[in-house]
Amino acid sequence: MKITFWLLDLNYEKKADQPEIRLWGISSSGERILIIDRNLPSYFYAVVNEDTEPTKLLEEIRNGDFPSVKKVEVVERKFFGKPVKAVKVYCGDPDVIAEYAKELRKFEGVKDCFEDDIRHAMRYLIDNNIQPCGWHEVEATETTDSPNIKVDKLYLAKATPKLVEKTETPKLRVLGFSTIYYSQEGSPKPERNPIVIISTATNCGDQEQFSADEDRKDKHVLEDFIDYVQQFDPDIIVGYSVNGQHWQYLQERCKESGLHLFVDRGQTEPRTSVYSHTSLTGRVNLDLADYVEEFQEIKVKTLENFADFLGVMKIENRTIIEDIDIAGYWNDKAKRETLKKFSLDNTCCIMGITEAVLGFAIQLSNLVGLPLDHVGTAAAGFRVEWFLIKKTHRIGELVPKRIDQPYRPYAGGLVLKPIPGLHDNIAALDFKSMYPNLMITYNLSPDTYVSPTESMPAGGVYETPEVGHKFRKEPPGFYKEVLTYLIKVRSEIRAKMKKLSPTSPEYRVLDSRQKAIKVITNATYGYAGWTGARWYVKPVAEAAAAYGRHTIQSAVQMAEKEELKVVYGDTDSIFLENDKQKVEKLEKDIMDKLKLEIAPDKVYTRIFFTEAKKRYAGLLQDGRLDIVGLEVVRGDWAGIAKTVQEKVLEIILKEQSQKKALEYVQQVIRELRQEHVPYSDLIIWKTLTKKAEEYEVNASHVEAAKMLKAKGWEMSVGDKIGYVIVTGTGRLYERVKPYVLATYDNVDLEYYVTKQIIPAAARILESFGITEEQLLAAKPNPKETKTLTDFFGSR
DNA sequence: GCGTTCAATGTACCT
DNA sequence: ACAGGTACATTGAACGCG
Repeated sequence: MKITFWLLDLNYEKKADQPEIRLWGISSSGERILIIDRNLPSYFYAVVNEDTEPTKLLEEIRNGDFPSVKKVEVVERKFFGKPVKAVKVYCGDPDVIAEYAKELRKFEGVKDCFEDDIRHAMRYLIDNNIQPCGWHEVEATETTDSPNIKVDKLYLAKATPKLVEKTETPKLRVLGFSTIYYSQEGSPKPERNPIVIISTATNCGDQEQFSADEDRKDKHVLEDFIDYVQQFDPDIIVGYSVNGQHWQYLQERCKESGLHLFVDRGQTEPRTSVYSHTSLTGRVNLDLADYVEEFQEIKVKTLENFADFLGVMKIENRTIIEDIDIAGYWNDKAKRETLKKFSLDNTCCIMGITEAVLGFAIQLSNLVGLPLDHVGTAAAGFRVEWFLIKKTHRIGELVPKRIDQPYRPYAGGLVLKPIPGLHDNIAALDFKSMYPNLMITYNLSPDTYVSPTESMPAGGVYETPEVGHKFRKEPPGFYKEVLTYLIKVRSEIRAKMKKLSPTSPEYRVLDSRQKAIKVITNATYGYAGWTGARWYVKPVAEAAAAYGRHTIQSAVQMAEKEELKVVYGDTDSIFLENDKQKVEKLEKDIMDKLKLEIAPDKVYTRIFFTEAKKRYAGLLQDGRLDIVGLEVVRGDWAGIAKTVQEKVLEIILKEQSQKKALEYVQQVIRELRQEHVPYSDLIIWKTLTKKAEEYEVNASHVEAAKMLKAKGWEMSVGDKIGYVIVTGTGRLYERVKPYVLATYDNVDLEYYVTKQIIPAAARILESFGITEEQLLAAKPNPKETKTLTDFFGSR
């Protein structure tokens, strides 16, 4: 019979020496199904030396000690665009591929072996053009032989599934969960600390909480949770930091209690798989922590901040319980309910965020070709790479091995010096997807690069300015094809967005989706220059950057010829006088001459630059401030300094009153000294980028991390450390305390005056002749001065 | 011995 | 574990100075 299904997950398995691919899906009638396909591609390539007769090699392989080889054939392939002859070696058993390839590399006449490093499930997807999160049709027979398989129907494929055009997503069952562990002091450790609460919620509206009330052991909590998961039978299980953290914790606790953490559809426990994600057979394990990275605006990437940013659950409307306080809340019967509420709220955050990002994750998975549970954990470079592998397979380009390449830097984008001070009516023009379009226009690609030792191709070459790299004009490289496709998809999404209100949730999702596509599109340039890339070709990236510099320089010259004053520019943008007619003419001229689209990205009623590049603030036409690079948008400045700088910018840009700005700063300083500034506005956050012992110089956040560690809190690379500066003597790093261990009385308020508020304010006001001394000096009688409320009104 | 200078270190940002 | 370009704070050794 013919089955139409949407591919949720897949895995490779070998049952009784029979290798098979298991396709977990949802049928068009809504059944959860498993399709077993025993017909899977299984081969690798041995590329033959130029002076070797490939047929000779065929014989040697046939006569060699390779019992699993089913077939060998000579094929024509390409490697970095150059034709090569290879022997394609088919193996009955996929698991021998790596070993056989290793053997064959030692054979005389074999230059190298390829594609022995492609995982079997990915091989299956690529060769059969099967897409995760996509619909397919398959001829299959139903079987009943399903030990331990939890599906509505089980099928054996009679043929290879075929992709069908159908864009909608089936109704998926989603279960979110979050946990609370009990630890008297320090980070909870599974070998000693129990789980006290597991909160779940589903997209069918059910909420459940399993807790260790009345001295119930966490064994029962886990049992109830496992039963509940199996009963609800979700397609997707979602959590926050579940990969490498919570799943492992639950699993350890299960082991401790003699339980099996069977929450999948195949009676197996969670396993750690590629890109260190946790895999659940037949279900998608989704970790929202992988998606928070897409949101640059979120500085401290907690679940609470993620939900707050998306508007799922505002922080001001809830009680946040810090890790350090959890045990206290649990111990106190009166506060325990608050802890439970906190836990349930976290799960609600998870469900809300899922609603906002799942559609995006599904699209990304489908676009890149990585299964939904891998695509989030895969770094940008790997997402690009899988997308490329799908495309190159179709054009006979062999997938290069990943090899260690020496790092050699090259020149990047050009940044213009800003004209400091205030400017009125400035347009910021952007080249649209500049690097990708340059790569398309000049056919920059790993398979079109012509090295200096090579002869001139028949169709001629593009020669790069400054660096002089050469690229064949014909035929088109695979970057050109890939980038053209990505740009097309993005423009379709943007067209859809135009029909929506910018405040609608759908708009926000589409916006982050198109941003992500943009990131991936732009990442193709970065990918080309990444030493870890399979198709690492430095000249491709270097050429794109050189064309980019050439482009922006030309644009500036053309603008100046139009007598448009350019006040700033960075890589692919120029900021200039917004003379409508002249700007429109310039856009057209640039299009004609440079063959690249440039368009106004933003128009500033007024914009402010310091002497520094990459830092400015502008007043947009709708009255909003657009602040770039300055302390306001940095995560490593105290909230109070950021607030002050933002208000100063607002006063300067909107009212142009230096006096009012000065008075405002002085007023905040007074309020701070009277301890009227909330403690949370004094916390400074910095990332621990390596292990504490590995730092060469003493640093504040490292000291804070060490103090937490001494109290039993595990500190790992990538953690954001929140600290305050406390009173005392000596170096700054000697006056640091983690914010959870300090109190307001310890805080050195003068540090916040002289090293936070004043520098942040002076950054702006020094342009107007106001010095740090002036900001600090002048202590008028409080009775004569305005209060903060006078400046901005009361809420 | 103590303040000043300056390269190095470290982090976060921009496109 | 996508690139290079940039700003800025702090550290700590070198330097200057009786």
